[in-house]
Amino acid sequence: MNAIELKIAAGLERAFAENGFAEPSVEDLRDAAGVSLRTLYKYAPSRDVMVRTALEHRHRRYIAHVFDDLPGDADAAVSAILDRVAGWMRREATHGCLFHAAVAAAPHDPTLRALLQSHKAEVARRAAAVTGQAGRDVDMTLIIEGLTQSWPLYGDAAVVSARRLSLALRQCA
Amino acid sequence: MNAIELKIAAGLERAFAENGFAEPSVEDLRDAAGVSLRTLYKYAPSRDVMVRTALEHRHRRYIAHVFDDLPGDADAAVSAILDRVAGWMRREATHGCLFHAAVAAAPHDPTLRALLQSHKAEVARRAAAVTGQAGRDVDMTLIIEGLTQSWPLYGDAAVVSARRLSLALRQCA
DNA sequence: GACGATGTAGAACGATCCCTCTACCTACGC
DNA sequence: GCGTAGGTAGAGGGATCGTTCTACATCGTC
Repeated sequence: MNAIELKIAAGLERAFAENGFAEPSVEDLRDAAGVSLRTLYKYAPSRDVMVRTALEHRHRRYIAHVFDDLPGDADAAVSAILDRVAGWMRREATHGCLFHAAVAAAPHDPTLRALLQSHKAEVARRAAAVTGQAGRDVDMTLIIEGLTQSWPLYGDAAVVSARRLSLALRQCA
Repeated sequence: MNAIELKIAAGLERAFAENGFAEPSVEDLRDAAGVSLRTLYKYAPSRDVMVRTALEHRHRRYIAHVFDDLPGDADAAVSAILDRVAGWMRREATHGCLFHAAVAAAPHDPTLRALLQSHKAEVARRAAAVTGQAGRDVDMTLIIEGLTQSWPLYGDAAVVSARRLSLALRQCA
């Protein structure tokens, strides 16, 4: 992926994150990408591809933001993950999870569903690897999803709650 | 609300739940509502109003489905709530929460945000009243939200996880 | 200094969208 | 028997959409 592809992907991601998947026209996306319409269509030959391009870029950035360079201790790592998810919401995803938004906008698109599925699966896999509790990856996923969805409404109180939940789970289950 | 208003609201809700908020045209919505275009516009004078009509109807049905006639015992009530949320997902919301989908489709619409907020607030208020734990309404909300978001991917394993989380919370916090 | 590759700017097309409007039908109270 | 309220069916306008295409600028390379 060269410089212009990266610039397009980042611009598309930002446009969809800010305005949702229904509203932005291709001309809006062109402005956000900072290239001409011809170049935009060269790298993303249809609006559907633009959506996928944005989501793939989003996935890479999210994974890196949440899981790179975690502390070795399991408890500290879980705590750090929750903090980083909250930080991500605060700075990047004030409108909620971009993958769920994309699928919600086009519920019958199998490609988008597959993208959502593989994104969430990788988050779950990495989170389970950190906690070290095999077979309990759903628990951690549920907490992360709950935090992601609750944060826009409750802010940092949702982080406190997520931390309390993960603590109770490790102590009692 | 007379019979025809109810018919329109139910049809709109079904159309948006099945196809998302971006895809269905007003003609699709007319077909789903089972009335003429003129009558549809009489009761919902714009497409935005059709969205709000659907969400208000959804809210009433969801609240009734999850919270009506709960058992008196707190533990049994929490368990029943989680079962009913899962049942709702299974039968009605296989594409996820309709309110989040609506806001995701139009992130800058303040009316939709207010509808989402008041819907989630009433769910949280009623759930907190059932658990009897004042000041802990965020915990129960986070579990319900996590279950709602995880169900489309994990199915009943998400219910098991939500139940384990609520149990751990009551025993250890 | 010509040239091909790769970019920009934006006009144009056909389709579709939301919404309005006309024309007609049916049920019912007086 | 007739007027009125409230319904259906569907054509049409004006705007916007996604996509394609033409015309021109820029830059590194031979």
